[in-house]
Amino acid sequence: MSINLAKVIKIKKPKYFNLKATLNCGQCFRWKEENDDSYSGVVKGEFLNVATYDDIIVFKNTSEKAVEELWVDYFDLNTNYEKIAQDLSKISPKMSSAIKYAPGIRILKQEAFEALCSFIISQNNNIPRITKIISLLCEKYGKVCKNNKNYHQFPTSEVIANLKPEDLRGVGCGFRDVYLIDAAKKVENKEIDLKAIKEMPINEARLELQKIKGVGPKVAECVLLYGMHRMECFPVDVWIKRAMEDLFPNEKYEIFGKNAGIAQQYIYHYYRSVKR
DNA sequence: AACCAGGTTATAA
DNA sequence: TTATAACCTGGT
Repeated sequence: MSINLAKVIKIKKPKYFNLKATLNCGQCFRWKEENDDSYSGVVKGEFLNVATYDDIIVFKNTSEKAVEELWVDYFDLNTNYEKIAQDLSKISPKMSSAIKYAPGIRILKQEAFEALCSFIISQNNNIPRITKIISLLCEKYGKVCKNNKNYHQFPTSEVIANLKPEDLRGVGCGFRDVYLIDAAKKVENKEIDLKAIKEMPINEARLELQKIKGVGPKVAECVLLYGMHRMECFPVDVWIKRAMEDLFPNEKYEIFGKNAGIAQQYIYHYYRSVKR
């Protein structure tokens, strides 16, 4: 028998934060839902188990320092999503009702390289398989976490850059193997500078990411939004395309302004839950 | 057994 | 410049 002596850290939960919706909305693929409705995951080599209750967030198996310096930022807890939702509501009544379907979603601040690989894998693929591929990739090529040896970090670009397509056979990523290796190689040889792209004018950043094989407009947009927190980005997949044609005909995503990225999430969930 | 899945690439008009 | 097939793989 074991007693869980792990330190528990509690902070106040801000309004407009729904952990489950945030982690299941398709922006990330690596958080595991536990039996007690908590979630386990790894960011920047740090393991975390997290859960939310009425008005608190409970962090387990991590440190005070990590909560302050990593997790609050990762979950974007210092941003006022209530304000963002209000501003978006003013744009149109349809957006106002869309927000009601998933008001607690936040855009995570994921690691850029992980987001890049994840969304390369996501192309022409379904979520269960994307999840499985990424999980295998981490187990096979990622180091374990310092604070939990049962969980692996996402592999570094250095490790992936030195793989051969055959090495990725067992991971199940299919034709995307050469894309992953190309992405890692370009990061390693400085052809692609993810930190610089994060700060570039948006159209320049888009083109820069698309120099990587297997990165087109949709994947680039996802990397910018989910891996670089460029909130003005608006990934258009088949569902968003249909939703925009249906709900906002003759409009462009630019009407949603500097927070188009979160608007995209609201629209996606609204459309999929109402129109199935 | 064919078809599909939160796209992109290579080829051809 | 725009259009269309092919793409690994696992599930239905």
